[in-house]
Amino acid sequence: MVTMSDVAKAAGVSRATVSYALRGDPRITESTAKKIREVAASLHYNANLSARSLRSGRTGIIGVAIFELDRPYPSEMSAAMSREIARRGYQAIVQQTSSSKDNEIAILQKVTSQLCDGMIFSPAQVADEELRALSHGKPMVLLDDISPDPVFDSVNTACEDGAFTAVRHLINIGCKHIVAIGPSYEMLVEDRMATSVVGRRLLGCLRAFEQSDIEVGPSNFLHLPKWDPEPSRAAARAMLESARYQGVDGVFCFTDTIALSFMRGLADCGVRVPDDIAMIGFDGISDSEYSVPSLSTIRTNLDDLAHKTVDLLIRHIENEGDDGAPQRLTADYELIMRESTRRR
Amino acid sequence: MVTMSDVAKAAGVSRATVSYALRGDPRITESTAKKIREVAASLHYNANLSARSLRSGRTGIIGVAIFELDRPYPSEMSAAMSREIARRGYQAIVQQTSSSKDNEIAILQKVTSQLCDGMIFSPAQVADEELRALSHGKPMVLLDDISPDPVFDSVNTACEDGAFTAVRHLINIGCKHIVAIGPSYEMLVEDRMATSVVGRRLLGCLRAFEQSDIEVGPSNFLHLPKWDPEPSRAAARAMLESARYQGVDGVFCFTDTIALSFMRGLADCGVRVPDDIAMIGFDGISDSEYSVPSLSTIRTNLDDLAHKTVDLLIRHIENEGDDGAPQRLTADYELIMRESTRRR
DNA sequence: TTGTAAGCGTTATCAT
DNA sequence: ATGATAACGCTTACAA
Repeated sequence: MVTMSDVAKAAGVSRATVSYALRGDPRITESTAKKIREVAASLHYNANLSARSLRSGRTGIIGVAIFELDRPYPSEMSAAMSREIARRGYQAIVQQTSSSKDNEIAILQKVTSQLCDGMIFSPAQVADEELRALSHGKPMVLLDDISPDPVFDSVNTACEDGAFTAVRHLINIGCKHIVAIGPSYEMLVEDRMATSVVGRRLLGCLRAFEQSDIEVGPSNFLHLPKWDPEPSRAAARAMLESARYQGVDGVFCFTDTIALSFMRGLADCGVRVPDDIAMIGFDGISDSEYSVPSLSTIRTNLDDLAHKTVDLLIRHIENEGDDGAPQRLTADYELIMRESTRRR
Repeated sequence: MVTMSDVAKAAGVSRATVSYALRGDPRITESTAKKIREVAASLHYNANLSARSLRSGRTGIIGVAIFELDRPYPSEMSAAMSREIARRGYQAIVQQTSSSKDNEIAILQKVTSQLCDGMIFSPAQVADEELRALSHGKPMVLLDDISPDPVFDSVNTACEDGAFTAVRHLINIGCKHIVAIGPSYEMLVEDRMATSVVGRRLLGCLRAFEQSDIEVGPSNFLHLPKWDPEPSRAAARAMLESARYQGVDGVFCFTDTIALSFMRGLADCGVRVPDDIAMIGFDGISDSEYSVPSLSTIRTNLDDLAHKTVDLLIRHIENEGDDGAPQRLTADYELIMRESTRRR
């Protein structure tokens, strides 16, 4: 391994001078700096990150911790974050939490908070206050954080407005009996709404129903305990066979992944989309464009989400001194109308 | 920040004792060790990774560098790797190279080789010999490495056998005019085959054609310069409109992502799958199960791939002394028959 | 069985 | 404008 001392020796200067020169400190004359850079390059010198981090506390790395890497939405989101982080001159590392609390804690404690100048985190299990302790004082921006009095800045998807737009679109194309797939009716009844992503999407649905004077009941919601493809596919058959949901002609799935597999479930039963039942999803994953029929959806603009998130975080990293109340931003979204809601 | 000294002071021992105790060195009596662990826990002590890494060269982190995080196959693969790495008691970090050479180099130089005990890398642009220099002597296992004389261990997907199986399956169900979507006919003619993943899949196709005495020509291949959804969808229309490909009744796409969007392209033109054209893909991504029609495919067993890769790597990490010629393993695969190749 | 002390390669604070 | 020289927090011979 070639260290800073080697470079210093080869260039005939001290280690300190090398350190300054390589990081562009104006104290060093351009001529010596240039020479040092050349020597460093010719020796293939690379700064040791551990040493730098130990001494300065900075690494130039931003961590992204995400629940699942193998679902389209989180993976497209991580990719967008990685690109934006790289664009801003940092290195991105991505970690999978698997939505397990132990894992979230381990990741934060053992690597993210230690190796990263800041982190982007989508908390599933760990509460805000706990996060503060785990963050080791490092800046953090949360995604879709729902805690009532936030500790960190956060960037959210447009849950309520997006859901409102989705349901209104179904109403606009003439749907009379609309079902939201994902949430539970109990949640609505118990009024635990504002405190979660699901709840906020539910709120949006309600607003759309109300606006059109549609009375709401259990037959407007189908609860999905786990938002995975297989249960979603099964849910389609279950819905068609259940008396409660007879006459459904419009479905709003709380994620595109649910929607695509639900649509597959409808196909299993010979139900045509959109002719028999119109469908719309949420997220705007790439697959939604290529399904047959293609899926209408509320697309979260991931570039905008990444831009806002990374910008907020880097602002914290670079002006350590700021603060004030935690900010809450919302990512842009758009309604994308495709075949699954196309009516003659 | 609470350091080892704080723990030592609180427990009334020296820093060294704390260090030994916390890492389970048998020299320390169980009673003192227990006490130290308790004190450490109560102070929320966490070892500083930079310091540990600087001193010992070990971090307990394994890096996974992958071309694109937002395509189903690589993201499902990274997820499988992450799970397996965690199962083996290491922490996984994932980085996106975006298939750019600069990026691959930056990632290896600036973080992976520095912070990780070892790395799993899927080289797109950087040659094996270059990698050796960038690896800083850290162990590395490559994925689908195709270099003729390998420097590192590698684990490959079953390109040739998988492609052979796919094409044979199409032949078995009665396809007469089969097209492979992805590779170029020129590659075959120029015999640059064994040197790439594409080439090895092509080899498998050829073997299947030969076995059934099918004569092979340009009309059996449709070149796709970029394996992305949009060009694949467009390729379907182009194929149908081209004189060269009249009468095609079976299509083998070199990836599932190509297959799903190609299938969408066929739907755009009113062509039915499998009735008019049968289709099979390669990879076995989750989406392939939920498309309409569901997609037959050669599924790479990602758990097996991850198991073999991580095992090889950890073996290197933990017995620094081994070596011998680089090993080359192949991940298990299976033919999955679904609707897209179902004939009455 | 435990403590002492010398680094690991940087960065930052002084002097010069 | 540059050079000595302490840290940073941990690991690990070696000494006690």
